[in-house]
Amino acid sequence: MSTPETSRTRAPNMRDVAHLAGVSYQTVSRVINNSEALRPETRDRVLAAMEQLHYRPNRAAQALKSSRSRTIGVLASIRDSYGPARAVQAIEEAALAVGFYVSTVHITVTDEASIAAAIDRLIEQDVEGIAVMAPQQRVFETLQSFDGLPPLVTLRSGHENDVDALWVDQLAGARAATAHLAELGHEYIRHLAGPQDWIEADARMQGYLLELSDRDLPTLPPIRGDWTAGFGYDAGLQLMAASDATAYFCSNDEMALGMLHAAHALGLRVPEDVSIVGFDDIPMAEHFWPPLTTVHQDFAELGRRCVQLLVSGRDDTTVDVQPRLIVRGSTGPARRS
Amino acid sequence: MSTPETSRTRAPNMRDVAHLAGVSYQTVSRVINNSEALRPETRDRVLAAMEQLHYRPNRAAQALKSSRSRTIGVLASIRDSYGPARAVQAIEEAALAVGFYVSTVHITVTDEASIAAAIDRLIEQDVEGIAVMAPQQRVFETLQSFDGLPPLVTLRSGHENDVDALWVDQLAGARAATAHLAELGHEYIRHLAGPQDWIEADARMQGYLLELSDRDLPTLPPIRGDWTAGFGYDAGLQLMAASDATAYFCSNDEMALGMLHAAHALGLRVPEDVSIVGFDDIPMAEHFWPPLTTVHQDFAELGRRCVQLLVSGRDDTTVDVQPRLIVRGSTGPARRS
DNA sequence: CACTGGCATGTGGTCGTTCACATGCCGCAG
DNA sequence: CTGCGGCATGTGAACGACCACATGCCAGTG
Repeated sequence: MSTPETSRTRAPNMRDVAHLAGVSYQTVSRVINNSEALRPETRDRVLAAMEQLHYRPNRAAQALKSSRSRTIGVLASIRDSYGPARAVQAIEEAALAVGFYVSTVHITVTDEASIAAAIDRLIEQDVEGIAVMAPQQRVFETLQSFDGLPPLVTLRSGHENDVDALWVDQLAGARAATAHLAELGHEYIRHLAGPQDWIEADARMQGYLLELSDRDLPTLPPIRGDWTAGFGYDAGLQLMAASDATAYFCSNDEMALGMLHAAHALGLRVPEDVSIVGFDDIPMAEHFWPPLTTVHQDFAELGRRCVQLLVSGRDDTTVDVQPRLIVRGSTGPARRS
Repeated sequence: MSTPETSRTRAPNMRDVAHLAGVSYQTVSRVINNSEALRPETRDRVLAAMEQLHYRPNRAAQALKSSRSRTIGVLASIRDSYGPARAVQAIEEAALAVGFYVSTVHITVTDEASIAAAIDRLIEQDVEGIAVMAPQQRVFETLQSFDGLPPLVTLRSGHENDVDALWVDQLAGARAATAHLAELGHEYIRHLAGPQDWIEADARMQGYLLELSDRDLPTLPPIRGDWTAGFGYDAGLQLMAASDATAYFCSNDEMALGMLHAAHALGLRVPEDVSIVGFDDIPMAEHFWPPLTTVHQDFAELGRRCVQLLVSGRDDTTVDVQPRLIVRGSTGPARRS
């Protein structure tokens, strides 16, 4: 053992492989990046050596030299329910297909400092793109104040053009839901909205308001919820006991579940006495009791598109993940009063 | 401009900072790693320079030199429902606190090749630890065949000692659930289990079987489900129409929801005609109709412990995330026959 | 038979950081 | 006034891969 480096902990590098294969490390590099100027015989010898040593290229070194991290960052909200979580999975899956890694950061609280810290965290990792799955207004405001940001994609519903946006037409979805209730003869339709700062919540609320005003139906002030079933339940208990509304459009399925619960607890029949619509179409919605009428969103497709947009630059059809209304048992004709 | 490198794209490095601060790059390094042998005045000058240039240490270079990636890998199942997704969030959150990044890989299909590919993907990134949130038997078998693996943590329910395991006593949880039904007077209790390969599914099934045999109650063959509400529904329709069971213990809340749906569809009253218990206590379970009796697991706590175990080595209290039974409206006394 | 060109392969420098060690400066004691 | 110890700071090499270029070899041509 004249060469001292027989330490058993060190991972093999290109030189080790080269040595074993009897070539120079540059040749090994060529094999890795399959450059064509290589005798097949040489390539095979190198491949064999790599195999034998369990060689793996060192990512840090590659990243350093090429200044490409091959990593996509995901900025998510901690409170995310099924939908966004599914989208994150899809992003990871799609990233795999194009050879990217995924690093996720969750925002716990939504003060500006935490948001900035989260973004910092992603930038530190030299991510080559960020998918923003935390569509709170404040996140976007905070993003503005960064320079040297990598490309961004986001699931948007607004019209802002500063970042690439995958537009899901939340507004249209909300209108469809509201229209459905109106066409069933409901006159007093109430909206349980999402939290203040959320872009989707606003879009859905706008859709509700627009549809009502187009139809000259009375507008009842929307309630600001927090996305949770618990809130839907509490709100439902109060609203249903007091109000004259016969239909409720909830900004997500969780809150709709809470309202269903409230209706049952109050002895109201759904949909005979009260109709309820949700938004998202989480897989469980079909099995609520009664099965929930809701607006379907294809989160997995969204995740896939996100990655596509990030790695291949702008795709021209920058729109078009259309939500669609799924009618199930939780809605029915208005009770004649 | 005698020095040619005024290209506006290059990110500033330690030398740029050093130059601006009038020190050597080593001093900058010391500031970054806050070594103590530094005159406060010098440190301030360096910090000011870093600030001015918007300097960020290059992670790839740090990782290369120190051979530490400061990254934790998460191996997750694509089909994961609420629970594990929540745990992944908690892992990320806890990792943040100790200065680690998180890279997530999802297993789409469970053939050995995909699993191996997923593990490879994590190893390529030089993760310093892997949290296995895909507790399928085959995942662990596949893991065996790797050498040079970083430390692993997993949410386990078995007794294997080859990897650090956070033990959630699924078996005890399942026994508690079954015991609860037995004590309500149910004699024929059926179990809707999780898929074949899942460790948790087995543990819960074992708990069910053990409890029944301890009580000398008749054992009906468990049904193997797939965790989905849809399966619970289909199974429920068949079982409830035909069988003489008066109580069902489902291996997760989604399947329990499906069974509730089936009961309603068949015109059975819950819990008067049939009792149903779930497992996991997802936040929505409280608002199912009727609210679901289930076994609570603290996924967030689990995620936190995972990280703790990974970064600080074995923690001695290697056990002790006890699930606990939450009794709600979906269970009641057995119907007198 | 020497020359050219193309192909296969090797050499040196570089990315941005950290580590081990070398150097310079200061004060204090002999 | 000299010398030594300790502290603050600087220098060189290395981590592992990639790029640009240099080199060697062989066949084909005048």
